[in-house]
Amino acid sequence: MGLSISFVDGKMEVNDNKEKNKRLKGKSLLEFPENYTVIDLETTGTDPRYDEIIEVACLKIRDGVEVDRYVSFVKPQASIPEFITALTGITNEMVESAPSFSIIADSLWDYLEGELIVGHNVNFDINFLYDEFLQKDGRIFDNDYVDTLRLSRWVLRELPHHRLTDLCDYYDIKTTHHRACADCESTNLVFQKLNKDAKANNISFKRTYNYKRQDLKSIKGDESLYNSDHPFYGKTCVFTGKLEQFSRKEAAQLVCDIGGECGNNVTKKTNYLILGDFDYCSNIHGDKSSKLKKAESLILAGQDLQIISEETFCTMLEDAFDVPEDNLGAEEPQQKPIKVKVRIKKSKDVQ
DNA sequence: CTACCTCGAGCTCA
DNA sequence: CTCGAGGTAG
Repeated sequence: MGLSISFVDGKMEVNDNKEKNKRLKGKSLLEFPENYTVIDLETTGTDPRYDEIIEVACLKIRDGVEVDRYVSFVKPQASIPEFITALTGITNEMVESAPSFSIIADSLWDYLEGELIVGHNVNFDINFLYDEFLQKDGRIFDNDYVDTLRLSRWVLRELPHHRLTDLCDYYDIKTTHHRACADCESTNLVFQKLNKDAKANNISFKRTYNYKRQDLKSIKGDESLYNSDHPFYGKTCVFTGKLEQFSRKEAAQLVCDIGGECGNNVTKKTNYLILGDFDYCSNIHGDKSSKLKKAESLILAGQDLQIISEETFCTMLEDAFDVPEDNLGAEEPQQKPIKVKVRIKKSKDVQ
């Protein structure tokens, strides 16, 4: 049980199993299949390591319609906590004569074998099943799956919450919550509604990573605030690392309001490189970001370029938007809403 | 420009 | 678990 050897892209990888306790699950897919099985579990809690399954439900769907279902209570080893009974309505008496998981394991495995799994926050259910099947007889439950929680965050981006109850409200689905079978049915309805909405709105699930990065270069300043005496005026600033005092976009806006410009990368045009934190980024080989290294070489080549800390940057901004003397000591000078000292909460510019 | 990595924030499951 | 931000390479 010491080592496992695998081949990835033709390269051999040797892993000790120390941190290799990861579940070898199937893939999480962003698509709307015609054939699938919806699953939902009720359990005695949220932690697969300590909690147990008390009810399981599966709906088998072919060409969009239910053709079969599998529903059963499961008898846990420990008794059901009171708050779970309050939440689900499932009592110890109800599971008293039910089969334990090991009794239903084989038939449930057969029922799910080869099925594409659909569920809401389905990783939760899959993790429980994964651990149970593994413990019972070492089988790896690695079916691919579709998570309606994940889907809904793409399709209904504007919704503040994406809990199953929220989606049922949104789609006007009347149901009982927190029972395995009812939750399967509502999850299936939600899934089909999401499918319709995704098609109607032409939602694309293309993996987008972060291709569309913020373009600081296109930010325009407020010309009435321009300050032609300021060192940033007419100069180009570039940021690297994570800023403490503001987001990059906010900082860039301030630079542009002075009459400067911002760039996304260090180039021949760059005059200032503002250094944030990038310690946390283990992508960086050595201790300098590529922007910093490039800036240093440009300086050696004689370019008019200064590397400044965020602190220096803040001080220079304060000089630009200098506060009138009589406002010193006052704490609500809201005429100039420039807060370089105050930590600005990472604002979601989402709606 | 395309592709992949990593961290932290935020959320959902019973 | 997933995503977005910011970093990497080529």
